[in-house]
Amino acid sequence: MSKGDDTRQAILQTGLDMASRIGLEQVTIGNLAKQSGLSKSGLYAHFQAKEALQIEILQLAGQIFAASVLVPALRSATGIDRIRRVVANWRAWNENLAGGCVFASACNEYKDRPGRVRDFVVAQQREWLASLQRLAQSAVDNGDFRSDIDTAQFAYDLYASLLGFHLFQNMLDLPDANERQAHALEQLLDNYR
Amino acid sequence: MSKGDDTRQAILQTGLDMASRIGLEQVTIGNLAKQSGLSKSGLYAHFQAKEALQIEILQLAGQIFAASVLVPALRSATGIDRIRRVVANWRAWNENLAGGCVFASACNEYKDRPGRVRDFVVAQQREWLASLQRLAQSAVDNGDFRSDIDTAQFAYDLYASLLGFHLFQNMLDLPDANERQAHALEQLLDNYR
DNA sequence: GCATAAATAGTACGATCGTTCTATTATTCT
DNA sequence: AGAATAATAGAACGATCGTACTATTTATGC
Repeated sequence: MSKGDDTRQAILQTGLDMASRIGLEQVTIGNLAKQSGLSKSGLYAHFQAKEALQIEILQLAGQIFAASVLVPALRSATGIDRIRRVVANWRAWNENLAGGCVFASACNEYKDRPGRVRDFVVAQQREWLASLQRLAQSAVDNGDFRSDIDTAQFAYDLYASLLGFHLFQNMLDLPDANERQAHALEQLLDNYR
Repeated sequence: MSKGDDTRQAILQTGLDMASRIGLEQVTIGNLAKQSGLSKSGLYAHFQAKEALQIEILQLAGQIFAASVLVPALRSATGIDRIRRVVANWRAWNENLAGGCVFASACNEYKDRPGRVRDFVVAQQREWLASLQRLAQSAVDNGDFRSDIDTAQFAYDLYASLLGFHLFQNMLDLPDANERQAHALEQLLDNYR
């Protein structure tokens, strides 16, 4: 009951690493098995289909993301400061994964590929947008933001800013990605104050 | 000298369509041949490698993008109005391609896949960022923007906003993507005035 | 209209894909 | 320790990948 679960978890962790680098769809059973030191069939037995493997990788990513980005910020700060912490953790999440945010990649990969994986990605992203809206609302309640702001617009603005960071950092290797995003964030916060 | 070129161009156009929907890496020789009504080898003879095909698809996309997004705006307006037109054309470009911006997909696909294709994508994106900076400088020269603005920051902000649009529109199917981006744009323009 | 050249089809290659099946090891429980 | 069970390996499947080679068809230039 123990050994198998350990292996399974190790597979998912390795798979997440690969997915962040080469994309979820490119995490092939053979590749992942070799990387995990297992045979194809040995690995495959843990999941009954590639789809299940992909979704479990995304679930693991979601757990790590929530635990490392959102939860610490919710515990340690409120209002605008909480938002700043979320963003700092968000950027760190992006830099800790070898190949950048796995969700950003997954969004592009499954844009037009219907199925359970796409549905899962969309649901995750919608949830995250809702979390961003709650952050804005919390800043309103805290008195940091004006009370007449559009929290959905805030979620859009903030998410977009991080997508820009992802592009600058992971694709274009621009050394000023952090500064650019920091500037954008402060301007954004000012706009809602 | 004529028939072959026509076929070649038709292949590239079909390939661009497919790339926008399923990603450039998923435009397979077999798929593209079937979609184009050719045999695998018949299609393959036009290019000597898949890499060449991919780059030519990106080149075609770049030509269409420049001709439909940038050039008309440069001809018909100046300053802030020119920027507004670029953005409108940019959004239209995204909506006219069946599966959304092919460059956004390519960026995520080739993030960590070294080679000629990646180099080409990076160069294209750098060029586009430079164009955005020139737009900002032109708005400064026009008196629409303050003279002390950071044009590179403007390029970041504007590009990020469009990435948000791409996410909302093509992945999440959110009906307010256009409004969100329009709001973000006006706020962005205000910030630089 | 015919020779020449260009364009396309056909076939085959080794590799890898996801998946299934049956064997063979390791681990766990009593 | 031995029986029961879980975990892994091995081999094979049809399909498809990119690529190479040789035929055959189609268009072009005189």
